[in-house]
Amino acid sequence: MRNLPSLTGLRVFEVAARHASFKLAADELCVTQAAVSRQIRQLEEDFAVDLFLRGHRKVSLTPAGKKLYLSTHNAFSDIAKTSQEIQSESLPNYLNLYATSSFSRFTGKKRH
Amino acid sequence: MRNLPSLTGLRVFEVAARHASFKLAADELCVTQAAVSRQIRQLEEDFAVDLFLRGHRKVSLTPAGKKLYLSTHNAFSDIAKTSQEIQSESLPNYLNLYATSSFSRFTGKKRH
DNA sequence: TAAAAATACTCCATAGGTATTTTAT
DNA sequence: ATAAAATACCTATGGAGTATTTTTA
Repeated sequence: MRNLPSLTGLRVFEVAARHASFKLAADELCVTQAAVSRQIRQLEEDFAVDLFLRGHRKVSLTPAGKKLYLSTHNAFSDIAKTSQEIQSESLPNYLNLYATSSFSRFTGKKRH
Repeated sequence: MRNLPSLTGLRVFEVAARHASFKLAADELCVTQAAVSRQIRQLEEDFAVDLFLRGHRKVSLTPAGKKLYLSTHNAFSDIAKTSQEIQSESLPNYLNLYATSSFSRFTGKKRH
């Protein structure tokens, strides 16, 4: 659990792997292609393992890269989903309280 | 998938939630208690949701916090496991190649 | 030869440290 | 009264931009 690699790097990796392109990943992440290239190279150095095979006009995943992609894709998807839920629950909870309270009708008071 | 919250924050959160203590989390992460406190407050502001209930000498998770803990704990555990595997595979692979290559014995050449 | 990726800088935002105050029992 | 969390202020590291070079089909 400790000694996790750079989470920023993993995030960039996941996007690059999904697009099979550093350029497209850069577009999605709203950063430059250079930033993506550096993040991934750094990751490869930290792991001491190649994650991509560099080809003409596209990159492809090595076996290690494929493995890491499955893992990071699921992990980040799950975190994104949970984050969404947490954020969207906070408003409904408030509205529930408001809707079920007879006090508000009774007094005519409105919250904000 | 986009609009992920701060991954650094989530990492700090997972450790703090596991220990139910910002101080112990700081120790595990080799940072100060102040750093942990700020990361978590930032997350709570980003989500606009409380994640911890602050008590005397310990903190505890809110329902949203519990939900986020399950998600982040699993996500980071999986990433850590996969990272370990990728790294540990690279050495055996290399040694296999080296060991099974008669060429190396033949010529006496050693890779770096 | 043309596109995508790698590299060499420079800069800045954000993560972290120190010192101190606040909180809760 | 005391231990943990919050806050204020400052520093520094690493992530990002621009410009350029290298790679490969």
